[in-house]
Amino acid sequence: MVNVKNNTATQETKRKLIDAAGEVFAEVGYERATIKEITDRAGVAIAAVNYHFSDKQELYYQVVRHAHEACTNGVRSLEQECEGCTPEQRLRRFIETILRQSMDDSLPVWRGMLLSREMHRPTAATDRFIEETLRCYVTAIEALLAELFGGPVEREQMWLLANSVMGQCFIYPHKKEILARLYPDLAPVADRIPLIADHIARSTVATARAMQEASHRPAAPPAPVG
Amino acid sequence: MVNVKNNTATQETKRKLIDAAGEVFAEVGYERATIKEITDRAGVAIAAVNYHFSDKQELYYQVVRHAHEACTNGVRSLEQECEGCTPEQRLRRFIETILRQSMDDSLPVWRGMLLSREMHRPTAATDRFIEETLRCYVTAIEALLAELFGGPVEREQMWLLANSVMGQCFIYPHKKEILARLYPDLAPVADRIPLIADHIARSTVATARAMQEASHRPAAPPAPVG
Amino acid sequence: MVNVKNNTATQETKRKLIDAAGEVFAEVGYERATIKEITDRAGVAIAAVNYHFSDKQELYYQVVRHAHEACTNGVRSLEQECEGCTPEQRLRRFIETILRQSMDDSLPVWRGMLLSREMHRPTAATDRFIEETLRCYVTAIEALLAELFGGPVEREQMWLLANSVMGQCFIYPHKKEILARLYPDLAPVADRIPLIADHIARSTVATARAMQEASHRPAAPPAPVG
Amino acid sequence: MVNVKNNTATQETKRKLIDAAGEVFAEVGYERATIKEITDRAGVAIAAVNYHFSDKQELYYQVVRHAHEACTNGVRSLEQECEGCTPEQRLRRFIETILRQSMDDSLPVWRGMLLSREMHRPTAATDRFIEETLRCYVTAIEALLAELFGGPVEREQMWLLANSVMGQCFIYPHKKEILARLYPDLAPVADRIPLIADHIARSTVATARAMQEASHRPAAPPAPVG
DNA sequence: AATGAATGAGCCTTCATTCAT
DNA sequence: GATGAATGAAGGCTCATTCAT
Repeated sequence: MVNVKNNTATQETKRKLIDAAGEVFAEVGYERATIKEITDRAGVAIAAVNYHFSDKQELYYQVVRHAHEACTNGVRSLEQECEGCTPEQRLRRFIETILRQSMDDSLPVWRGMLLSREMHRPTAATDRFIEETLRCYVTAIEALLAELFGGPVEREQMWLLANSVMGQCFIYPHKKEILARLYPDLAPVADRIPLIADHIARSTVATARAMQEASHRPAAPPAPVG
Repeated sequence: MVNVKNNTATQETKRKLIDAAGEVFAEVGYERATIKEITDRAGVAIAAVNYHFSDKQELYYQVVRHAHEACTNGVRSLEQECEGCTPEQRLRRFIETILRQSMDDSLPVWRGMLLSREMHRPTAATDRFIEETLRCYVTAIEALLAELFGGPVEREQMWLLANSVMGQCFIYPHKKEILARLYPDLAPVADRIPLIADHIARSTVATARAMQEASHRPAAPPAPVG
Repeated sequence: MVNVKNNTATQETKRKLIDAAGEVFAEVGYERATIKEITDRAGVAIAAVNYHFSDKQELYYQVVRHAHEACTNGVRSLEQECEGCTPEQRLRRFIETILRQSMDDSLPVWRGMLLSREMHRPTAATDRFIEETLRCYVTAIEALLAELFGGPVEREQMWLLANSVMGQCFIYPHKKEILARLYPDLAPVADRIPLIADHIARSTVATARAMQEASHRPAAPPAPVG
Repeated sequence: MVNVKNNTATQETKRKLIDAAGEVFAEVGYERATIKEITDRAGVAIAAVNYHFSDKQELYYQVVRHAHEACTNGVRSLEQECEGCTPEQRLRRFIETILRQSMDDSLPVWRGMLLSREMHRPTAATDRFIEETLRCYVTAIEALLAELFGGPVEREQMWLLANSVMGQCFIYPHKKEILARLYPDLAPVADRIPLIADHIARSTVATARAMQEASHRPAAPPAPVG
């Protein structure tokens, strides 16, 4: 029982540290975050970080790991929810999920911010998680696009389409502050998530369809735009 | 002549410092960058930073300022070049310019990387520049879209389209390393800039046209995708 | 007991630092004093200053505070000792105490030196303490002079007398080295403290008496000396 | 003529430097004074200090030298002025001169402040000047006291009296700020120089007379005060 | 298990001084 | 004669980490 109790206490302290660290890392980044600030917010001693985690790096690793798992879990549970829907509907739902995961204030605020930081420039210790997170997204997108096409898609076209989807999605959370400055009358973005998801989904479907048609008429490729 | 020479020498040292600082800041970010590393690369004494600029912050400010000016100048000169082209051509050229400015290896490598960092999370000292840089892009994009539409565009639709263009463009430079990991067979991206520009331009034009049509047939709005 | 022990250890280190800092500050002044010299003398790590005090300024503040308290405590305990004595005796004892506090080698040497520095030009952070220290002296002197007069004294006369007492006292500690150079045969001054106290007390009493008489014969003021 | 002109220019620059340095040294002390601040106030290049004087120390030396000479010259010219006066009158004039030299605002402000700093703790480079300055004062005082006594004075008594005079004088300039705090209603002191000089002179004469009488009646020494 | 005390490495900055012109 | 550019030495401070308890 002592072990159980201690374990519980330990887990509690670790959780408090991860939450506090998540906030601080998200707010000021890895370098500017100080262990003192984190332990102060968590209400524990400064030596607790080195005690429960081995060092600052490892704490950061665990924090990113938590955010990563929350995101991939979100995508997997979405796949189950949408089993009966059309490909177009599933694409739209998926896009909306990405947007919500990184901007919805009902989720822990720091999660999206932190992954935003990390996606932009992953740390050596965390790039695997980040890669996995994005790969989780990409795999889902590719599956959806394959369904849209109704058959195999050429790799380069898949690449272009997937990048376009992710690019259009991530600009909203990852350049949040700048967008708010450029279009102050259209902030906050979180309120327009359905509108955005609709736009991206439509555009993607239309572009995919156009690609499909073009590839079926190889004899007469459309003239380049520029 | 003495003044001229001295000025030249001063400018020379300042330039060496800005170049070296640009590299280092781009590589490891503001916090991890040390003045010693910068002055070592520039081949000057460590106190030179304090002499020519007042402190690390101001050096950083000047570095971002330089990158900012190079980018906005690039956009402006592009506008002159494309005076006789169709809107579609100009859009494609513009997209290609954004992509080249941030990925082309013939330009100072650090410029794109640094602005990438900054756009993601602008520093207090630099947010004005970053905002201006992006506003320069946005203004150009909006003008092109207005031409495409052949008339005024509703603000929210303009916002969605402009964000889509920027999102699709910036994902390539700003998530460069992650994309290389997700699609190792399609790296390096720099070699595919024309292809990407073509894709984004087509997609944008098609989406814009679709919007235009939809707004002309308000009686029968297309059913939502999802 | 753990807390008690830790507290003791902390207090011990702080005390060592304050003692070492007192010496160094007294010897070379605030600016020339280096934290390294202080921590070396105290036998602790250089970062200990920042840990126990926040910075060099705060350490200095605490050092001055200690010296201040020792001095004011000395004056207060003296007042209790001399309860039954005549005003003349008490004035003499008081003067001797001032002299001893700043020159007696049996007290921590740096205390007098440090206050000497501070009295000459108080730091922004310490002028309150210095003012209090001197005010403690002045209040005691004024009380003694009022007793000597046997009634209220005109403020300007009180001012002249108190300044004269303090001036005659402080010249010995505050211009110690120069006096040693001017009168090498009469050094060290510490051995002559009783003689000096006797001289200053006599002179003060005589001057006070003369003032008193003069004010009782306002009709025939004594001709100015010069 | 070129040499003459150059010499004149050189002297002019040196003078500007000494004046500016005097101000700065007086305001913030040797350590906190920076060469840049001095050369900025003097309106010359930063390298001028090392060019005209060899280093900061030497500049300081010259500044103190100037102040020293001004003071000793003042005492010497006073001696000539007062040739026909009584010893009492000359003592009073002398005291007034000391007070004016260190507090009168019509003189270069920094002179008194700087010597005040130096007297309190002479620098290795300047203690000779300071000693000379004070010795100049002491010699004059001793001569005046000898006249007052009308014959030779025992060395220890001379020491006590001279110290008392100097102590009473120097407390006003050297503890100026603190006195202003302790007696805010009696500031500024400069306006009360005649009153102070009168008080010190009277007190000194009276004390000297008392000493004289005591030494003439060795059979019945006065009982100690305390 | 958990903590407060203490540390060492490293960074930014200041400043007197030098050197080429 | 005089200067602006440039430097090297040194200091204060921060911070992650360790250790005794």
